[in-house]
Amino acid sequence: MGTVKNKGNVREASCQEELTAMRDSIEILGGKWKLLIMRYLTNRTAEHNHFKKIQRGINGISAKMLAKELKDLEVNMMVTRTIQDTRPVTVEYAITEYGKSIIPVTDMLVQWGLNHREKIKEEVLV
Amino acid sequence: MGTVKNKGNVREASCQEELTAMRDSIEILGGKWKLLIMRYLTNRTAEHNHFKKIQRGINGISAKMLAKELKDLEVNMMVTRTIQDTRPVTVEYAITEYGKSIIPVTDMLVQWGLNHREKIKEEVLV
DNA sequence: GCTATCAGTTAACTTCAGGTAACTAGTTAC
DNA sequence: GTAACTAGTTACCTGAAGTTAACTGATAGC
Repeated sequence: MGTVKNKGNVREASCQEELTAMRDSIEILGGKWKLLIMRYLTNRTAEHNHFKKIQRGINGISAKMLAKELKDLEVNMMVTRTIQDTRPVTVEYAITEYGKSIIPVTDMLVQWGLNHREKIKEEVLV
Repeated sequence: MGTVKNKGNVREASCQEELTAMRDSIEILGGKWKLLIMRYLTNRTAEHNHFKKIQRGINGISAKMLAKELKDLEVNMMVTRTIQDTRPVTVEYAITEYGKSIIPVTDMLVQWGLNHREKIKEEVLV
């Protein structure tokens, strides 16, 4: 630092740190389904987060993808998986306390998406 | 509403709307690079947002991908592309006013990513 | 003339995310 | 015995994402 001529603006190092942090987030939450699953789970109480119910609730997701994405989320401590002693066996997925930390993110993405629809409508009219 | 027995919690219809809105957001901002590019652009002043500089600033992105992603972002009104009358020709990319609406999202993803690193460290120690 | 810059494009290729469909296994109801 | 429910798994396949490297065309410096 100090005498280094910074030709950009802002501190170069911290920018790279920011990008690295975002890469981490994208790696864990990226893809077509993970944020949708997280959002779905935040909107339900645990008793309604059975595998089949989630699959029915998220339009278009296959059993294979749902199983895979839930595993990934479990590994990253975002959701818990609990086998219920019912007949037939049901499995309950629940968002963890830590997983709740992405609620603000999904909130914003929902708002942004809604707003974007409006924006597109305006563009068409103008 | 009213007499309809809602076996989940929360209103079913609005949940689907939320997921649809999130699908829109993910479609426009998803993938490995778009949010990184947006973040990079918000951290710079326009004069420093030349193609080569962006490529050097975002570690690992190829010219092909950068060109493609910038085109996508331009189509969605997130960035502008301005050819500068310099020698050799330079092209300036800038985030639009509308594009700035995702800054809160990238802010959160940066914070979440930083926090996640700390969380992982804790988990290793415990 | 040779080399380097910028801003890409193109081709040829590999990798991976995701889709489809059939299948397992345990249990219940008909 | 067969159909249906649960919660997945497995194999196969496709298309998109992404990589590498060579190339264009305009300009400038040596």
